[in-house]
Amino acid sequence: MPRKVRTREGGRREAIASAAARLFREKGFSGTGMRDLAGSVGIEAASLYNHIDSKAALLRDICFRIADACNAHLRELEAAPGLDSLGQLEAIVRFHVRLWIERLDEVLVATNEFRSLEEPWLEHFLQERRMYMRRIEAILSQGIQEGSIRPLEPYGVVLTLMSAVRGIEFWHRSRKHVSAASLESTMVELIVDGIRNSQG
Amino acid sequence: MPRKVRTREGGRREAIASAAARLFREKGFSGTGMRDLAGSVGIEAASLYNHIDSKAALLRDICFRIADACNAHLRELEAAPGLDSLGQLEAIVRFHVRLWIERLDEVLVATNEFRSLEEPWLEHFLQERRMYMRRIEAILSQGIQEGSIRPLEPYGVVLTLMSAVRGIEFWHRSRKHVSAASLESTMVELIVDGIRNSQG
DNA sequence: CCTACCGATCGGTAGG
DNA sequence: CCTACCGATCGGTAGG
Repeated sequence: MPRKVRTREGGRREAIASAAARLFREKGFSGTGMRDLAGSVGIEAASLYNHIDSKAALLRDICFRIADACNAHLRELEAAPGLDSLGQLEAIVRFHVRLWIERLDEVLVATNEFRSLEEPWLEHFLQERRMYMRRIEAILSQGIQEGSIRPLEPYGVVLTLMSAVRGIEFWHRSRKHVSAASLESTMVELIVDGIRNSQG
Repeated sequence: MPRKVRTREGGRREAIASAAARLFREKGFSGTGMRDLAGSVGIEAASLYNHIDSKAALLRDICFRIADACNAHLRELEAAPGLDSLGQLEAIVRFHVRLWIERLDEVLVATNEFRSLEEPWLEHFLQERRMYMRRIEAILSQGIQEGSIRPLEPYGVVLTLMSAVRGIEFWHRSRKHVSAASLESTMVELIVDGIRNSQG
């Protein structure tokens, strides 16, 4: 029942959340005022609090929505049959490329502004990120053991994999020359061929 | 003459600049208060202004010191004889890796907080960065033409090259497992082998 | 959803 | 290098 009644309010809440993601990305969390945010959805600052709990809650929602999306994708992948380590890593890189292309605002806030999270949320977020990186490192180590992946130091490779896609931030401003599909295939080829063992 | 007399003051100024880099990195430019900064060098906020012009000037100095270092390195490289395109790109990647390892605070501030620069400095900074990327893209294009570099879309490759090293940010917190030398060689091998044309 | 307003904190200045 | 202080802005609340 409540679904129909609150349709309008739900729309407003989403508008606030997505304006917050854009502003937090552009000006940072502490550089964004509630009056900026209110203005960008056409109401007064005080009126925001009919839809949201606090500025901190907006940041929390963005960070954990992204963390959840990454974890869900990795869980699916680990359960999927018929993919070897290299195939799994390619899928992870491709997922990240698409996340950065399609949801830049949220991803950048989760990447750059998470430090403004309050405890215990900050610790929780950092722990999830550590675990995520360890799971990818484990896939790498297995691929190295099996011989499908070059015998490089796995931690350094994970760091490189996960940060390489951050260049997409620049692409968003100057999307003149290159299509999303071209960018995706360039990055995936470059990274995946970098880790593939061509000796094998 | 003034060199000797102002030795102490010069030391204080440097202490403020380096504390500012660390705080701007940790808490962001707008998240850092002048009272935080003053406290971290052991004086009152008002006393800072005997040594610096403004908060904005501290940010400006950090951003352009890093931009200047990158431009100077690239200028040397372009003038150096006997390096082919692939060798030049390896040198660029290695330079970036070392910059991120040795001067993390400043590099991260220049990378993440430059948006808080005021005009005309912001525009100036963005222009320098655009030009820097174009010069690297030109080296890549030439390498592709010569056959030493894989025929990938050059703009996407530049984005990937320049962002891949950002993983070093994580390494700084957990420098337990891996040495700086190992990290450097992992990243350089991964990236350089990713762009090398193994067909040739 | 608004007006009116809270105490806290901001970057920076005056004056010594 | 300090105390004292400026006007502006911060996130958020009261009350309707």
